[in-house]
Order: sequence, then structure tokens, then C-alpha cells
Amino acid sequence: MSLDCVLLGLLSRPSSGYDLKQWFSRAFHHFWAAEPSQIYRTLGRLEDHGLASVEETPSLKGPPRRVYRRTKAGRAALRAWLRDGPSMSDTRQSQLAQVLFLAELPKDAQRRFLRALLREYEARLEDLLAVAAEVEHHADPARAPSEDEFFRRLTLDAGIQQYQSWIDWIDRAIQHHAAWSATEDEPTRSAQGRD
Amino acid sequence: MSLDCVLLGLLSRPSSGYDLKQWFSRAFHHFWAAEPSQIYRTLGRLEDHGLASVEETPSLKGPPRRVYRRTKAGRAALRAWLRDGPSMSDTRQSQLAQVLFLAELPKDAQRRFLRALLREYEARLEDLLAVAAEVEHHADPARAPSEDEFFRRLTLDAGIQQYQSWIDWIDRAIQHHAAWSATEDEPTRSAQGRD
DNA sequence: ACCTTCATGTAAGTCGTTACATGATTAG
DNA sequence: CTAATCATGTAACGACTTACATGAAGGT
Repeated sequence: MSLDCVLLGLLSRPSSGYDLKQWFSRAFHHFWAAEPSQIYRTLGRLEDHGLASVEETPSLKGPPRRVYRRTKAGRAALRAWLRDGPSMSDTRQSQLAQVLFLAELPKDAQRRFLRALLREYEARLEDLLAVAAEVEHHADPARAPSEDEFFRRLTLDAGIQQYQSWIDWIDRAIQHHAAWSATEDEPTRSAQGRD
Repeated sequence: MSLDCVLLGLLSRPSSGYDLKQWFSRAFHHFWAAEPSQIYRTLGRLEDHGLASVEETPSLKGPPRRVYRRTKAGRAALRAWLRDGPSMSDTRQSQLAQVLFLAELPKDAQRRFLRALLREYEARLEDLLAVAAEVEHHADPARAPSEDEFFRRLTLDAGIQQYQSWIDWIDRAIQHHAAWSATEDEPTRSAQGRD
């Protein structure tokens, strides 16, 4: 239900499914991912419900673009969603679940896992910083940002800070893990092959 | 597919669906939520695939408990999942999507939204701190933590730090928003009723 | 000739949510 | 007697993923 709202938000400018896909792989990717198939289907649903309208226009390359724009009802739905207050979705972080069960692996595999996690987050942070730099580059430093710009930067900042916070956490985790491995170095029960 | 793995991880101690539900609403809730219906269905699937076995035992109260324990194959599947390295699930944070579109609302509604978001995260942090305090209380400060304890604390720390990081972000966001609202106080285009 | 980018989707299947159904035991 | 807790699930629906299908335009 909330991908519908996200698309309605993005449709502040008329866009094709393909256009929207680009947003999802760039400025956005740190807090919402969506596959083309899902985007196209959701756009169809929006149209069915009268929240968006389509217009087919020829494209320079390939098949004609189906450009969606939101209707009055669409805008109303979006605003209702926003006015309802924060919709706190349950985040599923399988990496953390994996950390919780890491006792199932031997110590060196544990260390490898934590290091791999660190590298993952570092890579993601780097990607996001590149996006942020690009946004910054397009901006006019003399003027106060527009509303859209202001909030786009806020969400970028959120992502950057989240990743930095993860990296800090894993750094400390790796250190604690090393220290604790040293104190507890008799072979442990749970790393053995029982079951 | 990964709820299967999470349950396999939790089944390091034989448990009923009801037991597992308790974990999901307590020590766990900050990075994975699951409804009973889904837990029961997943347990059934694990059994079908030979990753867990059931034994029915009478309970003191209510219907008999169906206690699941993981099989050798189950443990192997879990370890394979862990050895495969971090599984970075795409997080969907609809709150951030909402922030991105906040320009659709008037300024005072924007401020209310950000404040509500702050309160949400503060409440969640408080809950998690309570869980962490409880865990700390049960622990023996003299001994080094067991492997299980060590990783459980790691995941709790991650949650606490994440929430704190969110709170810092929103605090700053609210300040920036106030400052920026003051500079840009002519009525803005996007807050008007066009579309 | 072949690859990439642009651009559309469908079809099958899994995962997850919401709502409901059932029934025993114990504390007030 | 009533409500809470313990304990099981099903049924229906909606969300999301994975894999596949199609095809034109333009570059190498």
C-alpha cells in the first residue's frame, strides 16, 4: 500500500515507469528499492483507482513512453498519507539477525563475517556520498534551497548518517570481538558439531 | 526465505511457535517483526523441508505445545546462510519517503510531522533501553559473556545506536527546518493547491 | 553483427498482513 | 462469570521477487 504513496509522491512531475525506476536506483536507493515489474504494476493500480492518469507519447528510442501524472484524487491521497503522521514500517534487517546467530560459526568465520559487513556498509556509504556530491553540485549555493531540495537533502543526510553509524558500530564490534575472543579461547560448546 | 533462517537460528533451543513469538516481541523487535500466523506457517514449512522436527507435549494451560527442534539439515542450512556472508536486505523506510514528500504539506504540518517522528524514535529507544537493562541485569558481570550473550548484546547495541542516530538526525532536521522556514517565508508554490 | 540503452510489461510463485476461529486454564 | 494468558492455527488477500518476453534505436 505504501509504494502507491511513494509513486504518488514522485509523480509531482509527470513520469513514465522507466523514469521512476531511475529514481529508485539513485537518490532513493538507501531507503526504498523497487523492481520495474512492481513499479509498472503499481502504476496500473493507481490508474485503476483514479489516482493517476496516463498519456502515451512517442519516444526517441524504443517503444512509446506511457507518462503518468497524478490526479486531484492522487494528490489528496498522498497528502492524507503524510498528514496521518509517520508510518513506521517494521524494518527487517537480516544482517542483524545473522549477527545474532553468529555463535553457530567458528571464531574466524565470525570475524570474516563482521569484516564483510563493514565493507558492505562502506561501499554503500561511498555510493551515497557520490549521489550527495552530485546533488550539491547542481545546487546554487547563493540561494536558500527550494522545499523539494531541502527535503531531498534531509533524506540524503539521513542515509549518510545511518551508514556512518553502522560503520561505527561494526568497528567497535570488531574490536570487542577481538578482545573477547582473546579472553575466551578454550574451544566453545556451540562451535562444535552437536545437534 | 530468510524468516526460515531466523527461526532456525532461534531453534538453537527447542521451542514452540508461541515461545518464538515471545522473542519476536521482545529482544528482537527492533530489527525483525513477525506475526504468529507467519511463524506457524514457516515452522510448518521447515518441517516439510526436513529442517525441523516437531514433538507434541502437553501444556499446563491450553492446547498441547508443539515443540520444534532443528534437524542436522536445519543446522546446516543455517550455517550455510551465515557462511554466505551478510545478506543485505533492502530496507524500506516509509518514514523517509514521507519526509521526501513533505513539501506537499504546509510548513506547520511539516514541523508537526518531524516532531511526531522524533517522539516515535524516542519511544522506541526507551523500549529498547529497557530490554537492554533487563539483559544486563541477568548477566554475571564477573564472567566474560558467553558467545550467545556476546552477540545478543551486539545486536541490542546496534539497535540503540541506530535509534540514537535517528534522534540526532531529526533534532538537527527540526533545527534546520526552523532556520530555513524563516528565510523562505513567502508562500511557496508547492504548498498551494495546484494539480 | 552485437551490445547497450530505452521502454514496455506478464506470469508464477513466495512472503507477509489482517482478520478470524478455537479452546483450555487460572485469577479475580 | 469474565477476562486474561496460553496455545494453536486457517483463509483471504495484498505485496514483492524472480524470471522471462519483446522490440526499436544507436553506437563500435
